[in-house]
Amino acid sequence: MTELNFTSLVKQVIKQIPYGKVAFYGQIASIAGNHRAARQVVRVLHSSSTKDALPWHRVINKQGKISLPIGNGYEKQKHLLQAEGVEFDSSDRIDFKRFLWQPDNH
DNA sequence: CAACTGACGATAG
DNA sequence: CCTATCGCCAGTT
Repeated sequence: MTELNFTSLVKQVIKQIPYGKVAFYGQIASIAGNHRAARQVVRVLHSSSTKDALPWHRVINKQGKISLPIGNGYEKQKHLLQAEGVEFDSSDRIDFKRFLWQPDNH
């Protein structure tokens, strides 16, 4: 373990997302050290979301929307978030002012 | 080793 | 609001 490659770091970051909060790909990548590595975050979720028990449903894109295609996880993720108290507006977007995870801002 | 692939992001039109 | 395009980087093929 210990901090190693960027990928492992991303996993650690995702595990830190608190209940009822969400984070977007670029944010996670930035915290992990590479603000341009949003795509690696995608890969990490694909390869370790289930085996490492990551709260993958708390990861969305910067538009405050779920990136999964409808019919292939979209509704499932939405449901999981709503179960944590996260609300969606009429456009199915999450209000970052209320639900974005802000680690360096209480 | 080269090419391909992504649950992305920003910019331009 | 929408599509198109480029950039970025690691894991796969």
